[in-house]
Amino acid sequence: MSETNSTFENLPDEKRNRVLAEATEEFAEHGYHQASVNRIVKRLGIAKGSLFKYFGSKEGLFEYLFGQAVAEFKKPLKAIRDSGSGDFFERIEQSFLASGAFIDAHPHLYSIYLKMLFNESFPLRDKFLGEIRAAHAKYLRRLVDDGIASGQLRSGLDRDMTVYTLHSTLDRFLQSHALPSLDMGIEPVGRTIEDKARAVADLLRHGLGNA
Amino acid sequence: MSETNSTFENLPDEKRNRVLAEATEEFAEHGYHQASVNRIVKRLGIAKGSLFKYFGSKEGLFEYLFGQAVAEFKKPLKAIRDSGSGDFFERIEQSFLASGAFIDAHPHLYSIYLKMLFNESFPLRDKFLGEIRAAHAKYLRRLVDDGIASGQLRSGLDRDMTVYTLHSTLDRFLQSHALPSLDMGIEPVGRTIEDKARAVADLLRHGLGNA
Amino acid sequence: MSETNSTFENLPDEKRNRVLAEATEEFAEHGYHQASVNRIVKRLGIAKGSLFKYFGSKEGLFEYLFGQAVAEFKKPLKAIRDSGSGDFFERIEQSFLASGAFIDAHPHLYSIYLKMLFNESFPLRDKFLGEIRAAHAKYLRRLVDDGIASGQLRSGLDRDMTVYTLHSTLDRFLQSHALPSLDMGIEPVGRTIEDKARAVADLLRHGLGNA
Amino acid sequence: MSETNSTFENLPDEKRNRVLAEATEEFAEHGYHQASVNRIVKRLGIAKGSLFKYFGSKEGLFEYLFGQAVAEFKKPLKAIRDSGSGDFFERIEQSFLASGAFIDAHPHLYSIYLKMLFNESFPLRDKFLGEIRAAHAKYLRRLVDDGIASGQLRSGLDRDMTVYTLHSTLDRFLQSHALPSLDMGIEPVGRTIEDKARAVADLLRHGLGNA
DNA sequence: TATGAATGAGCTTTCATTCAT
DNA sequence: CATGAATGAAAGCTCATTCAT
Repeated sequence: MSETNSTFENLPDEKRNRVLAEATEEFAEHGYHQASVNRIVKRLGIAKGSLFKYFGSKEGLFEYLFGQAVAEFKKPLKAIRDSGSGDFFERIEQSFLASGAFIDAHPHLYSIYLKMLFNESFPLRDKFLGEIRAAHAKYLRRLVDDGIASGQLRSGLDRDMTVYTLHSTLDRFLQSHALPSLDMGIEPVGRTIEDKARAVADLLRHGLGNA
Repeated sequence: MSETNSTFENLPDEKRNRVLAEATEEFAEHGYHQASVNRIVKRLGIAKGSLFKYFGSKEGLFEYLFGQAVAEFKKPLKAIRDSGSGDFFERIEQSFLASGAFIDAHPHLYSIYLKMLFNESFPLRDKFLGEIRAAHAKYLRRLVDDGIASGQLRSGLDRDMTVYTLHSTLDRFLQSHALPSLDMGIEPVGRTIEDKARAVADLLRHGLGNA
Repeated sequence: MSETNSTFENLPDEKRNRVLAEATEEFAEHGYHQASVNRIVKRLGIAKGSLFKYFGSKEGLFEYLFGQAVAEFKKPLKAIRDSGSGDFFERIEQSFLASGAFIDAHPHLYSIYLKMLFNESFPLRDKFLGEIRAAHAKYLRRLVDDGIASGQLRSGLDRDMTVYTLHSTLDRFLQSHALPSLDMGIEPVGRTIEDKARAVADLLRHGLGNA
Repeated sequence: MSETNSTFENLPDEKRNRVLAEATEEFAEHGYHQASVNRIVKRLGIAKGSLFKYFGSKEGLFEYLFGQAVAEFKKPLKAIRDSGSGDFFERIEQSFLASGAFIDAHPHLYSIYLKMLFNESFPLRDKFLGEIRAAHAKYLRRLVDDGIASGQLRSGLDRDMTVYTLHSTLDRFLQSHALPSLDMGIEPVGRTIEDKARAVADLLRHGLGNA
């Protein structure tokens, strides 16, 4: 099913990783269209033709690279899903921390993801975003179901709206974790990711209202 | 500070507005780099040289155009700030609805804003986003102060974190309002903006927890 | 109907002609695919972008250029069709001489035509060749009709086969006129085009047989 | 003179033939420059380096391949030359049919020959075409000599011009046999090769004129 | 001997910008 | 002022050829 590119996949691990790393950085810095294959090969010190041998086209390179990334994106979720904690809000907090750790480990991938979110011209955008969203939805839905069943969530909550609310809230907190400079004037200074995770969990648990 | 361009500003209103409107649409559709000056002048039916006379460069055009837009962005906030309602969460809900209405009225501006958020290569990005954030921060800070003073917000809330939480939450709900297709698998179908506004306000008021 | 390229058509005559002449020579020397836009602009001393402004693409340039040429191709035919001579074979001889003169006047165009004949990958090949063939067929058909009506052609001749025979014979003699070096060992040395025209007319009139 | 390549010549017959057959097809489809060594080795399933080991270069491959072909081209002539018929025009008709049969048996070789005729950039074009022409000239010259000696050809015919006429006429009829689609509007539909052979022989015997 | 990864000059095309008219 | 022809660097991509394994 996968049109694996044997030339590239037969490369020594080290080189293969360098190629993907440099290309990922280029896409992260410039987005898809503004990324330059010329710059990538210059960074790598390889011939232009080689990259096209490996991936066929700039688009092929991006698809390969981000396709691998999507699989990575899903991993943090699984880790939490299988964790034992029974408390709904604790699991949310753990999810948030795990995602934050993933972003810190793969900042370029997350940067590409964010550019893709609002830039419609990325190749295979719908497919990739759809996959990621579907994984998140499935994961959160299970959490919500558990939370409702165990009575930890308020009665009367609409299941769909709750999944949506959870996703939106977590997602935006992660955005600001990845690009703190964005929150000029808003991002509270000197807070660790743990502070933020607690704030999110707190908001979701109690809201901001007084009783 | 701004090198006001007398040539452009002396144009008839109608033409001036058409120029800005078409350029805005082009930037909204394609982002900054992928936007094409060629296409803009073709849409407008004017000479390419004219656009460069008016704005000096592509970057100059964007700065002028988005500079105007930033002023627009701030308007919905003011409308609410001066509204009479005394209930904190009601004012939040109103803010959300007002912002939603603004987005519906100026979809191209909001689209540029979203692209700019995660694309570091927009010219004057830091300045523009900073201005917008500062306005939001100032506005939300006053709301929070009022809410704390009137005892409508939980005691013990950290002021900075609360502003941050409010902003993040509202912001992400507005993102999904502007690009609903993004929420594949997550966005609940058939909900109106009013439903979402209520969901946001509700989340912020009570949280999701049971007591 | 014609997508006339105003930029190019507004150029000074001299420049327009030089552009077409150099491009024609390039296509004549190298065929379509092997022709190089780089070489053309270098020969012309103009910027690469200019040629693309004028014609949109390499293919656009070729279509424009050869489209003009096809109109030229048809002219020699008309001159003869309207000539007064009543003798069928004399008119054939005149046709041959007129076509030969055209080839001598536009050797590059004829060279392109010949390359196109046997190289299926020229753009718009079918359209162009179809036009030329149709013009020839119409012209020869009228000659044959006249020749049959006036009794100058053998009775019992099949009209279609006769048109085909005439066309093939004239065509091949013209090929060898354009590329005499091809006829190594066959092309008789020291013969003028008039000699050949007479030979063709003679063959068609009497054949080679003895009574 | 020829740097016979022992590596290739020592290959098993089957493989050698496949290599030549696929390469011939590629050159026939695309001409010399547009033919792709990449495609050839992909079709063959062999390594690219092997082809270069065998033939040194793309040009070397073509020379080897078409050099073999030239020998083939000459065969049909010999078959007729040694045939017994005494009638000149009958022998011409037989020659035409034999050549037609050869073309049908080796369409790719003839296709290369036709592309080469008008495309000056084929390697060794002059040598190859010269050889073929010389063989034809020699063959036709003998036919013409016999025809004159036996009184079957009109007295007063110029020997050189007659050879030239014969060659041109036969050649063009064969061209249209190989690429009938070229004769749009001219090629008579529904005629067999035998019809055409008769038409050629007829033209040459009697001409088209009335007495 | 066979392999196929690596090469890099060359290709067509785009585009913001300039400037003579 | 408005015009739009001219510019040329840079883009994505191809391909015959080489050479270490």
